[in-house]
This record gives sequence, C-alpha cells and structure tokens, in this order.
Amino acid sequence: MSATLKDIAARTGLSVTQVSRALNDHDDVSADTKIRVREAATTLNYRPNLSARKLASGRSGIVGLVLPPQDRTPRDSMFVQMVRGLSSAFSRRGRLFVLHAAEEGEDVVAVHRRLIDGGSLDGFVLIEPEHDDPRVAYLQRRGVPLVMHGRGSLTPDYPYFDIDNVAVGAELTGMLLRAGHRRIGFVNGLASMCYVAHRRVGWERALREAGIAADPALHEHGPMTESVGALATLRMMNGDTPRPTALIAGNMLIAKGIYNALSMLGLKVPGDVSVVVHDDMLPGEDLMALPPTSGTRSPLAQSWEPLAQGLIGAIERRPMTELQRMGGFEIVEAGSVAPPD
Amino acid sequence: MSATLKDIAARTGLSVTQVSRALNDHDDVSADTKIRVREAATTLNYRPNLSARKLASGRSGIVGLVLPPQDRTPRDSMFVQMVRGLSSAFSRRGRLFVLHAAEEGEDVVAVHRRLIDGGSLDGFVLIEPEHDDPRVAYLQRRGVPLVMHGRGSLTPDYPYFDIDNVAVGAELTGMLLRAGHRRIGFVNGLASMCYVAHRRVGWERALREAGIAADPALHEHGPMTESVGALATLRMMNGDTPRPTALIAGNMLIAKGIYNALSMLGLKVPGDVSVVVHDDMLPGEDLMALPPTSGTRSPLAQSWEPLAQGLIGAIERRPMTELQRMGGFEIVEAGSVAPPD
DNA sequence: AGGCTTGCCCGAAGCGTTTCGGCTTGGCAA
DNA sequence: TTGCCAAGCCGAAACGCTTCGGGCAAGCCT
Repeated sequence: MSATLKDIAARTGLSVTQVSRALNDHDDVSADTKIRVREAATTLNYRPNLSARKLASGRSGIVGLVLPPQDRTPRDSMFVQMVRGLSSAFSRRGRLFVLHAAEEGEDVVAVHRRLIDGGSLDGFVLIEPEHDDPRVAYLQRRGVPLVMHGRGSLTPDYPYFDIDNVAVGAELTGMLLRAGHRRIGFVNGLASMCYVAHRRVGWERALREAGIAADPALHEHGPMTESVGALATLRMMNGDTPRPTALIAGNMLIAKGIYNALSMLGLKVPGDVSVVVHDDMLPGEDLMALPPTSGTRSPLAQSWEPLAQGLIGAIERRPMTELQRMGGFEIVEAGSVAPPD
Repeated sequence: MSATLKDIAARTGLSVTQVSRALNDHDDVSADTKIRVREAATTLNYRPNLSARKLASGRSGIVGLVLPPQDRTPRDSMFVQMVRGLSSAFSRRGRLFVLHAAEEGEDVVAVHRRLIDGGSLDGFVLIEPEHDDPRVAYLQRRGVPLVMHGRGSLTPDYPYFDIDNVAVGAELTGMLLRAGHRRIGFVNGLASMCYVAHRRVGWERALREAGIAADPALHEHGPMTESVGALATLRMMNGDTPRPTALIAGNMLIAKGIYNALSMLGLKVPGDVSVVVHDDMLPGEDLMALPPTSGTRSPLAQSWEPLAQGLIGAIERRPMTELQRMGGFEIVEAGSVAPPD
C-alpha cells in the first residue's frame, strides 16, 4: 500500500541499508546519493513506518501526555488549548503528539506503564506536578524521557519548563507595597498545586522584606473559579481582622469574582481597594469584560514550544542544564492600584 | 526491560508460536496450556509490544480521533468529555485510544494519512460529519476502518452511531402542535452540521403533516451559544411577520439565551410563549439555572460505548448492518408548554 | 492393518526498519 | 610497487510479534 525502504532501494539501485542511512542523514552517504534518495522518497510518497522504526531502534517519534482523571470542567478549555499547542509544536519538529485520558479509577502510573510497554511512546509531557511525583519516579526508574510543565519543587532533578512563580508572587505583592499598602490579601489557587505554593512563598517573602508579618487570614486557597474569588473576598472583607486594603488574584477568573464581590459591597477599585492579578492569557477570558487590571502576565501558550524542545532534548539525552528552562513574565500597569485611604 | 513472548516461552517450555497462540486464545491450544501461559504472563508482567504486533499482523490495537482544527471555545468542554468517554470505552475493550489535534492550516485528510502511514493506528472515530466527507472517502479508499459520530446523510454507506434527529425535530414540533400552537420558531445550530439539517427536516415535516407551511423566517441558524439564542429570539419577536407563540431550542445554551431574551421582552414561559429544547446533557449545563423545560433528551455521553463497539466491529470486518446503530431519546414533560393565548 | 481425523504443538518466514561489521574502490604517501 | 586511509557502499542480524505450513501422536473408522 504505502512505499517502503525496499521500494526506494529498488528504484535507486541502492541497498535498503544505504537508503535508510541517506534518509537519516548519516555521514557515510555521498551528497549526490542523498539527493537521489530523497527525490525517490518524495515521488514514491514514502512515510517511514513508525512501528518498524520503534522496533528496530527503540524510538518511534511519538510522544504523549496523559490527561489526569479528575474532571474539573473549568480547566477543560485549557486542556484543549494545551493539546492543540503541543500537537503543533511537536509536529513542527517531526514528532507525533498524542493524548490519552486516564480512567477515573485507574492509577496514573499504570497508564504511563501501559503506554511505554505497549511500546509506542518515546516520552511524556507531564502536567500538574506534585511533590515527589510518582509519575516522575516511575519514568526515571524506567529511563523514559519526560518534561514537566511546572515544577514539583524549586530545584527538581528532571527537565521542566516553568515560570518563576515565587517572583510572580513577590512582584504582585511588591506592586501593592510600593503603593503604600500594608494589609494585602491573596486569593490563590488550590493548595495542592505547586505554583500556588510558590506564589504564596513570594507573597510572604515580599511582606517580610517590607517588615510585615504575613497574616494567614489574608490568604485563601481554592479552585480558580469566579465564585471562589467572590466568597474569599467577602470573607476577608467581613472578617474579624482588619480589612485588607488590596487584593491579589491568582488568575482572571478569581479576579472576576473579586470584582463582583467588591461591587456588591459597594467598594470601588482602586478607590477603596486595589487589585492586581496574574494573567495566564487563557483564550475566552478576554470576553469576560474585566476592568483593566494591573499585575503580572505570562501567556500559558508560550509554554508549548519550550516543552516540546525540552522533551526532545531529553529524548536525545542532552545534559540536564539545557532541559530546565524558565519563562519570563511581564508587568502590567493598568490603573487598578492606588495608595490606600 | 519488559518481558517478551520469548521469556514466557522459556519459562513454560513452549515455543514462542504456541505462547502467542495461547495468549490470543486460538483454538488449537489445550486449555491447560492456556492457563499455564496466562499465569506465566502475569507473573512476568508481560505486556505485548504493540509496535511488533502491528508490524506482524497489521493491527496494533490503537485507535484514534483527530480533533478538527477549528477552535470554537464553547465546544472544548464537550471534546474533553468525549475524549474521556472514548478512552474509557476502548480501554475496557483492550484497545488504546489516542487523540491528535490537527494543525490550524493542515489538511484534515493529510493528518489521517500521517497517522495511518506512520503505521500505528488501526482505525478512527470521526466527528462532525459532512456531506461527502473527504475523510470518509480517503479512509474507505485505503480500507481503513472508521466509525462516525453522527451521519453525513440519512443513509450513509459507512459505520456510524447517531440518534434520529429527524424524529427529534418532529417530536419537539409535535409537542407544541399538540398544545395548539401554529407558529413555531426554531433556533437551530450551525447550518453546516448534519444533525441540524436533520432536525430542521423533522420540524418541516411535522408542520406539513399538520397542514402548516414552514415559515423560513421562523428558522434561525447559528453557533449554539447563549447570545445566538437571545438574538434569534429578539429577531423573531420583533420581526415583520406575526410573532411565534412557541420556540424550539437546539440545545440548552440556546434555550438559556431564549429565556434571557424573553424575560427582557417581559414575556413569560409558558404563559406568553412555550419553549421546548433538545437536551444533550452536557456536563456543566445543569448549573446554568435554566427553568424546567420540556422537550427531548439524549445524553451525548451514551454515544461513547456504541462508537467503540462500532469501530471495533469495523476493524473486525463485521457486516455493515451491525455497524450502523441508532440511539434513542426520551421525552421530557416539564411544564414549559401551554396552549397559545 | 491402513487410512483418516483430531488435538496439540513447532520451525521458519516475514512485517519495515536500524545498525554492526566488513567490503570495495581510488587516491596518495612511502 | 606496496601499504594505508577515507569515502561510499552492502549483507545480515536484530527488534517482538503473527502466521503459514507443516509434524507427531492418539483415537476412530472401515
């Protein structure tokens, strides 16, 4: 059905060996031969058989991602964007990216095992890191390449792409401190997420450096949704402790909730309360009609390229230093911060 | 690293051939041998190498779905649900389901080609059928098994799972006709979607059978979103032609928009206008706080099992009659329909 | 006794690739 | 002339599996 190396060999009068070496750009093939082989390959419409390649060399050129079994609907749209971004990034590099959804009850490690032993995948993109991540432990033990979106700790021993979330937390806090705020609330994400913890560390550090004790009552954890933002705001504003004069939102949805709660309380931004946010630039959030808000910004969509680079680097056994990469973030001044009182 | 047939053969004192046949449950292996082989396989933690299997037999046990390149955010959540459902349905049947996202500019047929020639996939689940679908044409020509979610025409020549959308359209219309309505508006989905056309046919047919001419001004096409529902309602209610006394919503989001527009116009349901809807039971829609609405209902989530069955049947070259399946739908009476005036 | 079936098993070939080791050729230095 | 080296090429084995075409007993029929 589909052309094979043998067909090209027959057509060019070369051996299968030499054709294979020509197509893979080995150095003991004459330049002229390489050209002839490549021409024959395109006219015959040759596509390498990845199964055969995998069997012979151990590498198939297919990489994948296992979708965690939880089903938190607000994140679905992000997953789709991620799959699209990674597909395209790997395609550009001549690899095939596939996604497999883990079963509800199934052990995530077992799913990875199935995909490796099935003998098809060369490596994995992992998301939502945990401390001492069992997936990482397993893959490292089996010698299977991986790249993490984020970090399970501040200095992990595996390839990753992440932004400096401690710096993000510190910068958001710093923007408010510099405006003169002293009581700064933080509506953060789920405590189990590492980047959430890192941002909290940044918040605490910035406060400490300004000589302020971080008040735990001013830090809220929860899924990054509108209602969580709203409820957390109400709690902080109606609590026993003195009201915060400024709020940090973990993402745009939380910010939306904060704005809703503040307007319910009759409080103006930035007149009564200052607000800053970290913006992931998720698609669809732009039509949320949020007032311009200062803060930090780093598009999640900028992760796909470095992640693809990182995984391919890992597959090619590049040194670890090349595989641990950090993305930057911008600082946005949009007028949602004013001095207190 | 991982156990192979040879390991099992060595352990049981059988030949590789016989071990393979035992594991694949061929009939010229004694029952006793099968048991011994299976035991050895589990203690050695054997997993078949899918690449090798594919190479030898032409079948890998991997099936896939290509995510169309458009990026209509409201559908993302449905895609994720679909991927989860299909993954699990195929896993239960010992197959591996993967998803690959098509590139923005890329030809969808070319993507399928890449996946076939890559030599990994046994077959495809297709979604969003078109008339004379080029993907179907290509796969049929190559002899690659497929199953369609929906139908590109009422009597296609390929395996599919669909519900009877003509009947859905007719039933929704019928519910309103039986209450005495004569001017019945339909806010339908995108005209390019086949099920949308089928429902329209059902609407027209039911009207015709009741001796009513279908007024094109009472039929609106558009993406299935809240605002489309709202705008279509405003147009129909403020148009030059007599107002409809009842409205059909293509799905819950459209219904939501209809309710919003009606309440803006100060119209009550069912006092002033009756409303019926087809409910796909997408997750998250329950928290849309829609008033109880009569109509038809058939959970999209019930498609994954029949689709998996259909594709596996197609791979096993079962007769076409077994592979073309229809799902049913329920009729919901929830009090959103009353006689006109 | 001869032949036939049935039950169980095996060797070997083959799927399409990569890769190891070795082969030839021509050119150049000794 | 001989010896050597590099450039370019090739055969064969291997990856793990399926499958074709047999083989060898034991049991049955005539």
